[in-house]
Amino acid sequence: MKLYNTASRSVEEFVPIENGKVKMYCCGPTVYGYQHIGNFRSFFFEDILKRVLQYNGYDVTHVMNITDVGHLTSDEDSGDDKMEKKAAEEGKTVWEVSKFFTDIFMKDMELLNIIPPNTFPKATEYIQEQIEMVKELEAKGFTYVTSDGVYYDTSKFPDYGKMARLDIEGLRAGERVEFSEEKKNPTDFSVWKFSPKNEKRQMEWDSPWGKGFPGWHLECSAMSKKLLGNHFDIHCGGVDHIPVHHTNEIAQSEAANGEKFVNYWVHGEFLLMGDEKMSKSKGGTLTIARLKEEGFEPMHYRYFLLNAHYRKKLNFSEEGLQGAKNAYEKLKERILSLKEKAANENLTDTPNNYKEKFLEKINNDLGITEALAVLWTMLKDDTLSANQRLELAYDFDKVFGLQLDKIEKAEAADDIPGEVKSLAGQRMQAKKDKNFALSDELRNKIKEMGYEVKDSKDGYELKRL
RNA sequence: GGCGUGGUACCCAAGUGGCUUAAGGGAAGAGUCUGCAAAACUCUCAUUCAUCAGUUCGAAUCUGAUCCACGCCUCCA
Repeated sequence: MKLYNTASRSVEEFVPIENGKVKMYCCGPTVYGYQHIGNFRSFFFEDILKRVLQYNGYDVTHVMNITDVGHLTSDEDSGDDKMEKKAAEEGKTVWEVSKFFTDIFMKDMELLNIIPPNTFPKATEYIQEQIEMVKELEAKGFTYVTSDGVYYDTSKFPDYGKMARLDIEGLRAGERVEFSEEKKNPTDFSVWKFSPKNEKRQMEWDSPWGKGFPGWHLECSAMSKKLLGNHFDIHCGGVDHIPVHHTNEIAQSEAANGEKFVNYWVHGEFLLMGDEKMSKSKGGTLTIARLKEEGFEPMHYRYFLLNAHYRKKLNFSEEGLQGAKNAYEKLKERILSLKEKAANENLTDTPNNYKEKFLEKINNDLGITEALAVLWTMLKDDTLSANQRLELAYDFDKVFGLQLDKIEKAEAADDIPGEVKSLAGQRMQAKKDKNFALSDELRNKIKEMGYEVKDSKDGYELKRL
């Protein structure tokens, strides 16, 4: 299969380090707030990547960190700690805040049918590993100490910014770049930060350099090393991580470990809202819970995401989501009717190449939109038996993750209130008596109670609205 | 200011030199069915790919210019 590698800025053939196995690390959430649907676009893309790897027969070890250490509101080592700030606002401990938002995150991941990573390491549970890495960097001469922390000297790392193709001179000339007096280079960053002298932090640890907390790029380097090794296959995240976060991870890991860090860097694009990036600072973020309030199920959002390639910006709109909802509901109907047909049908096997087409699409840098087109075309192909189509749909769904195999008749008869059922029965009788005025009246009554009556050849069907 | 990405139908979007006389979905319209609806099914829906030049036997796809939008350089998926 082929994947776009940010490091080479080109689509490359994927070759794992160890035959048949893939180790991948994905940057996870910071748990001082709700993850919005834009954040989930990234986790969704990583899920698709993992599913495609698995579909190709790879044994995937997937790690996603939980950033529960508060970072500062600025990358320039100033500002408030977001975690501590949130805790103060809520009158809770930072640990409570972290747990609260982690739990919600996990729940949303499940609702979106994202396969859980093998491990969800928390930054606070790997403090020792992070300290070890700073020690290693210090021993190798990559660090220096200032009044507020231990810093990484990026001028010591020859290839600094190579993946991101950073123009260091350009950064220096930039209008918006300011940097602290004590930093030797504008791109230097802290690997260990000292606790402020005059205040007690809720999260702080002893270290050889004094009480404090780890720098915010360090956890990924330290935890991936511990869980996946010095050198592994794939590292994912949002495109915003390219210039700073991932650039610094490479610098730390390769300097400390003395070997190549990651083979394939894969980044997902943003979800936009009103042509602008959806972000907390710009307001107007939406959560899975909020979508539910608006009548959209997590699967509707998942289907929505399936409509765009992961490296393209995707504009979120209610209209777009509604379109995805309609499409997904139709897809469900189609699966249901195939299930009925399949039950009483002779097993036949018509030769076809849909699976090959599907594989070709997903293996071409996760061509999920085209793969979805293959699904639709296949479902409409009458030369295939219902059984064949169902089988293929379930097979493709290993990648789509739309829970097609879980689709049942919308309403089991028991769930419908007796009164609604009785009204529906009366309507049927009225219809038989050709009393259409009464029949329509009853249908409206049922509708008011939240159900829709659909007539079929041999009766009727009730569906919740 | 520096760096980068993208502009394809009413909407979301594939496609990145000939197999495409531009996928798929949504919306819309027409028809079949129906007492009427709904659902389902069938059909229709871009001679055109922001604009203008150019390269080529051939361009949505390559080159240049222009216009527009967005992202990164600030924690951010």
